[in-house]
Amino acid sequence: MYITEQLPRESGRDYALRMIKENIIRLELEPGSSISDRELAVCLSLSRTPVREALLELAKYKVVDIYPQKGSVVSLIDYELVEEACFVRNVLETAVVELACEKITEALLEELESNVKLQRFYIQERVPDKLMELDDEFHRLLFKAAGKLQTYEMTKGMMVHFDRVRNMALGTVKDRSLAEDHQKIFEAVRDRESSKAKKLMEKHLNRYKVDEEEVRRRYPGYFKGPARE
Amino acid sequence: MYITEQLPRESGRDYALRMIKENIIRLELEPGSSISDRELAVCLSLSRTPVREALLELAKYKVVDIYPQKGSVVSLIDYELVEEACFVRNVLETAVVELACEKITEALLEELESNVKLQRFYIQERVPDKLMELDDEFHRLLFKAAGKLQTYEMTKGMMVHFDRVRNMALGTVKDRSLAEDHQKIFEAVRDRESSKAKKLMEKHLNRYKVDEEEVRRRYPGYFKGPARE
DNA sequence: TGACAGATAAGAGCATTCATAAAAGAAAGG
DNA sequence: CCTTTCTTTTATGAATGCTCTTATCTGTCA
Repeated sequence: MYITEQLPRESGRDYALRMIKENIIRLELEPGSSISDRELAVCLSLSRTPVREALLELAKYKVVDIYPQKGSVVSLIDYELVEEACFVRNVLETAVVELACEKITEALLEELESNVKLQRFYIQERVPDKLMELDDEFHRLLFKAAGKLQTYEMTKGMMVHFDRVRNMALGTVKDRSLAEDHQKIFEAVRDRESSKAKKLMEKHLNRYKVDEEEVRRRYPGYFKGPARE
Repeated sequence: MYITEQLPRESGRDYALRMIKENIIRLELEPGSSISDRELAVCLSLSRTPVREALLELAKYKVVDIYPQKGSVVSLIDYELVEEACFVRNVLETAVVELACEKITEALLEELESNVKLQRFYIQERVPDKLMELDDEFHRLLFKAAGKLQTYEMTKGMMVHFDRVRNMALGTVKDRSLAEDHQKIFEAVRDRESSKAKKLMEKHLNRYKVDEEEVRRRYPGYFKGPARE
């Protein structure tokens, strides 16, 4: 299990949540594998309480399944939930990018621009981890610009399903195209062209779609239920 | 504080969450008033642990503010968050009702219809509590029909902000118009007329809007920050 | 040999205790 | 009399221990 140290002002609960989530997304904790609060508490040098609270949180989003008196498992990938996360993201982000065109401030425009620049840098340097982080941050900045940060926070739980599959498809997603999209979206927002920004965002989000069949082939046993007809 | 008894198979945590949420929406726990897990634990005949977990959940949605080692308060009404809840609801529900037109099953159509009929009944009998419940259920059924139940669950936390203000404006909201909207939306979904359903939903959701200024006048001191210019 | 009942084990949920930090109040000094 | 500092109180957060539920295993009886 991949573990980094607890941040200075981070509570045990947040630390546990961050670690468990990250390991699930990175597939260090495999879909279908069982996890217990006791084990995790030892790994993270915490007591069961904060770990349990983190697991409960993840269970709310069906990222882990808790079977009372039997045990808990990292949920198998439910493609219905992956698509639901995708749906929420599409619907909300296209609305948000339009709003951002109206409401964004100069300060946030600058933050967006430097984010896009950094993405170009890390593409040259080939640091995919850093790129993913910047990608998330780009989208978060748009929510912030639209005055909808709470909405962004709310969706994060569901996005685990999406991020996990995205991680499984690494290599098929083209970082360069994503970054170019970001550049164009930034320009549209800067120029306050809301309908253009919306169209660009729709196109952009479609790029994240991964080929379900291919991922299923590569990771058999990680999926819940059969492929649909 | 308004307290009902713990349901048969309900965990202490869920019970605490349900009670605290209900009391916040009903304004039994006033915006700005301080609450401690200890007091609530006594009121609900529970220990601090499940109560604390419920408060943590509410804090995630900024419904309560926890100041470590200082105390917790029921959050003042932040109209930014009320409008954000409204925004999320509008954006998601219009998308969902369109999807529901494509995907709804016969069984769910029947559930929707009997829900609408019950609404008519309770309007005649004048039972506003029951009506609010049926209203929520109507919208939940649409999410279910669209295969987006997880999305509905996700938004519930944010909707507390919205429900609380809606409760403050009781009397200004016209139950009869809402129920008539539901009837029309049901018919559009049944007839698979997605664009009509979407328009009806937009109109319908606008009815929930309450006059901020009026509520501010009626409940001064419950609000965070000044009215915007 | 199969089925049912009782024992045993394991885990979730809750209660209680302990640690820590911040604020309020009391006491002392200027 | 006001200000500053130290103590006490009270809050959240974490840790540990206990209980109750449920699943599984084993033994006995038909």
